[in-house]
Amino acid sequence: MDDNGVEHQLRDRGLQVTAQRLAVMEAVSAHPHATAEELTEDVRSRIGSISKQAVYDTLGVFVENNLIRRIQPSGSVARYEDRVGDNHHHLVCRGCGIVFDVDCAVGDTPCLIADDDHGFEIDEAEVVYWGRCPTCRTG
Amino acid sequence: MDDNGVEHQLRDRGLQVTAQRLAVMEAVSAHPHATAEELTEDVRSRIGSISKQAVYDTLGVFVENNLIRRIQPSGSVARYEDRVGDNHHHLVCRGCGIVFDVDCAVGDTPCLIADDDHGFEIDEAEVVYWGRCPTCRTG
DNA sequence: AACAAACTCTTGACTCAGTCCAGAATTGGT
DNA sequence: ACCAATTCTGGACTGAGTCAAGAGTTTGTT
Repeated sequence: MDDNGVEHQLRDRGLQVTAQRLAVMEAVSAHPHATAEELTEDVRSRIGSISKQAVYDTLGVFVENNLIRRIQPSGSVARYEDRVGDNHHHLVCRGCGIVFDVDCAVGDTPCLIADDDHGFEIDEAEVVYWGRCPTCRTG
Repeated sequence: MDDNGVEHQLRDRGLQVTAQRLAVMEAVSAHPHATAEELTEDVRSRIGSISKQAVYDTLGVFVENNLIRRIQPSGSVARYEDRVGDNHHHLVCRGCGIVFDVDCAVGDTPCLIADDDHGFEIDEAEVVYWGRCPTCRTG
């Protein structure tokens, strides 16, 4: 996803294009599953400085506009990724917390319909696989 | 799950039986998906007083010993439930955050094997259905 | 029943992700 | 270039959850 693409995506949605926003998007693309703090570090290395607040605001705007996705496995802080619109899930290590993307084995939209929907209008089924990564298994 | 059952379960695992622990377990049974704070309130109404710390410790011990389960949907604080050992999942409202239990439509262990396990030893596939509850849809 | 060892609970300070606010700066349409 | 709308900064604040050390309970043994 190059900068021109991002710029276009922002304008399409009526959002202003700023150096901070471009840098945040670059950071998310460069570090899938990074935390807000890690992204702040990365953005600072790109454009010198940015406030914590601007990063949170920007991430919030991007999530609202479906440009990025926010995930938050139990016991972890929020993480962000730029893969949106596809049906992928996450594999989380109980030891070190590292996150991998996985595609579900049983097709495009696994389990999208629950047995009893309680009258809900369901729009997403999020799957998290829990386990131990090779490193933590041997450690 | 009566108190004798709980007492037995604790002793079986080499855990001491205390009024606080029994009360915490009762509270979790009485309020599935409650937060630590809500549980603290409930426990206080049962045994008069308990420290925040004792509640967190107790919940932690119970989770470690598989007596209760801790869930934490994105954007929510941790919640606890006493349904363990079965294969049920959760339906969360994006509006008010209310949580319902659901059984998965496609069988006992949906999607338990990911396409690419990255060498992980996977022990659980957690599914969260996101949507809007009837109240929040009309509101 | 009494003892000692092990475990559990209380209190209070602390951490850290995330939010709130108000004023300053930047952006984009005219 | 100008101005209204939007965005960014800096700092104070919130609230869930953790840490630590001493006091209090529980339990197995006598």
